[in-house]
Amino acid sequence: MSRPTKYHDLLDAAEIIVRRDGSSSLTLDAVAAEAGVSKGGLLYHFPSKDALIAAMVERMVDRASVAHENAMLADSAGPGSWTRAWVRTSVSGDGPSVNDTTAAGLLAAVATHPALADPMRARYSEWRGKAEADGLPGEVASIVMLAADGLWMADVLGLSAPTGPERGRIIAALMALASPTPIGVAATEASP
Amino acid sequence: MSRPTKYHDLLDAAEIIVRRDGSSSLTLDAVAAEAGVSKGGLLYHFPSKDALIAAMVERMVDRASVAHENAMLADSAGPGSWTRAWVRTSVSGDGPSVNDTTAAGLLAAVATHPALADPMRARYSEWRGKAEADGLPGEVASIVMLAADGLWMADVLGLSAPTGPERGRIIAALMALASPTPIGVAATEASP
DNA sequence: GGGCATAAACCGTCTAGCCGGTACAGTTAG
DNA sequence: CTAACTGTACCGGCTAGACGGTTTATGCCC
Repeated sequence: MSRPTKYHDLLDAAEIIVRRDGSSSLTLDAVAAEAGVSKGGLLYHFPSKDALIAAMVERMVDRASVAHENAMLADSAGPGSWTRAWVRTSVSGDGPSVNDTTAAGLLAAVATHPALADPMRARYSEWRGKAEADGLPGEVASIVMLAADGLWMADVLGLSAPTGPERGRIIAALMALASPTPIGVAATEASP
Repeated sequence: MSRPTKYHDLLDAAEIIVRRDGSSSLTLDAVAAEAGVSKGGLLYHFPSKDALIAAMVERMVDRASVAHENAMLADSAGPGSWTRAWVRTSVSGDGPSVNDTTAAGLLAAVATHPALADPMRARYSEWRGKAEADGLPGEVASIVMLAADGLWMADVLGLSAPTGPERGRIIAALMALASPTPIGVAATEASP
């Protein structure tokens, strides 16, 4: 897992390039230069460009898993806890942040050889199952998860996602929706 | 608007390539071949690759606008009508369809030169404003719109978006949420 | 602890091929 | 006559990847 090498520096560099210049600027030379490593050094760790992108996807998925697990530990258990942790890990309160850099792997994979994103697909499928089994009524969990994903996507694609107070209100509303006794969401002063 | 030429055939071909092979396979030769047009013919319409991608983005945005306007005509006016139309135009009932091919322009733009997606950014910003002013309480409109976007994104990126009955239930729940008197969504037996 | 083998980690250069774009002389259809 | 192409030939630059060489860290034997 933890390698004492330039391995992660190279992945960081690749993410930066994708975010800054677009995935078509993701060349081996560019990554090596950005990481301050020679091209040979890069190819030592990743024998091909596909291998580099596969590693980007892998690290992205692993990080998301770990972040989500941590978020669940920091929350009470019970219905909706999985979904609330999803909201907290996939979107930040203030706007684009770590998460969209993380998405660079996915973008690069979709751009070059779509099959490279398969690990992400598999994991996302699991996640969707977890959401549905989160103990929330009806399709609430799915909707909250999808809304968080929509926000994340807008960040990633650079679309004008809500920022500032409006963003905060949306996230709060999502968290409330994913709570056993939803409060703070208009038109839901629950009956009993 | 409607040109009696290979103009749209070329854009269609470009979309197909992006969807099937990823945006890094979007080369001038490939587009010309896919459209059954010579390279010279392609460059007759689009003097550069950037021009091609810009046209893809433009057509995508225009189509989305038209589709949304039509969807609004087919719905009753009043609060939530804009948001409901958004749901109906951005996601289809059965799974990936026309809409994700349409997104090819956006993916290609983000991959090559992110600024090419600016027209989409501008329009999306407008759309978000319309949603917020749709007369729905609190953040309901934003959440419904974002959830629809999340679904759309999952289709576009090939992530395992919900399909079949589950997808239908989610869409129905979104439509209900975006209706003045929400029904069918658990925990929302609204009070007067 | 000093010398040494070994391998991991990394460097710098080379090349074959592809890609965007140019140029231009023709051809077809209305 | 013109717009909308076809077809081919070409070029300069970029790109993935190969390859051989070099440094650095580690272990290990005596």
